[in-house]
Amino acid sequence: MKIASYNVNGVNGRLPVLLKWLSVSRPDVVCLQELKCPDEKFPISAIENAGYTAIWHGQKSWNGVAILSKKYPITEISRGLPGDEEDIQSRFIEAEVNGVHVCCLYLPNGNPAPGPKFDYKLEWFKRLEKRAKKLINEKHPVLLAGDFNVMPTELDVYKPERWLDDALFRPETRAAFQKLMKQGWTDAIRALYPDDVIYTFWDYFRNAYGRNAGLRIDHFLMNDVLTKQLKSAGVDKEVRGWEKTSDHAPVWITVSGK
DNA sequence: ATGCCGTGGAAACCACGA
Repeated sequence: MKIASYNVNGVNGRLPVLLKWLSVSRPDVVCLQELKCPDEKFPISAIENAGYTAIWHGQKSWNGVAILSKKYPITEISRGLPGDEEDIQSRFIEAEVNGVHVCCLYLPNGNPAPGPKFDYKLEWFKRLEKRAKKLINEKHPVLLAGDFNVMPTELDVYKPERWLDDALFRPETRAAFQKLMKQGWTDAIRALYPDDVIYTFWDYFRNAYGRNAGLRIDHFLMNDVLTKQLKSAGVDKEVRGWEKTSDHAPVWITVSGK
């Protein structure tokens, strides 16, 4: 079973690239972030024509998350991260797919920091910790997948010294990520490649992709049941080099089972 | 050190991203 995560940066503007990548990579399950469209404008027909079913949680202009599945039915569990009735940003959706509890998330960017956006990021992190704590000890496989907007360590940034004050790398942000990990989650990429430089994002400008000036901010966090099933993981880096592409590349894992 | 690029939406610029 292959599960992927892809921040598309606009699902409609990215549709040709998304469909091409789906046809090449053929993941069984996909978590999408940054749909940037309201629910009624989600391109469900094109996605169904590509052989996938989907659930989505959209929002006009910003954010938006979705879960796609090729052959397994998707049973939605909930949408929206619990803990703040006034938070209307579409950044979280969870579902059961082929026995795996999948949480698709788009954690806030948080810049500029300090400031209200950074406060919102840290608050969102706290709410995620609370939700994750309820899921970590479930008897079945659980996966937190998506764009965390966090580089966990210096290995995950092309020039760490330049990112120290950035909301994606500030000490508070890394501490929040570490606190979440301490619940018992396993970072799939780091479990398989503890010392490799692996990026999932490259800026559009300054030829960041050409210079490999990247960041690793899209992650798969697995509970112990799922970790025991982990077979492989990788980044479809070449997709970042395609025409009209997202600034993120798709990331994926494969796990044993049906 | 820096939205230099890109997307979406409203209105021919702005918000936002990381």
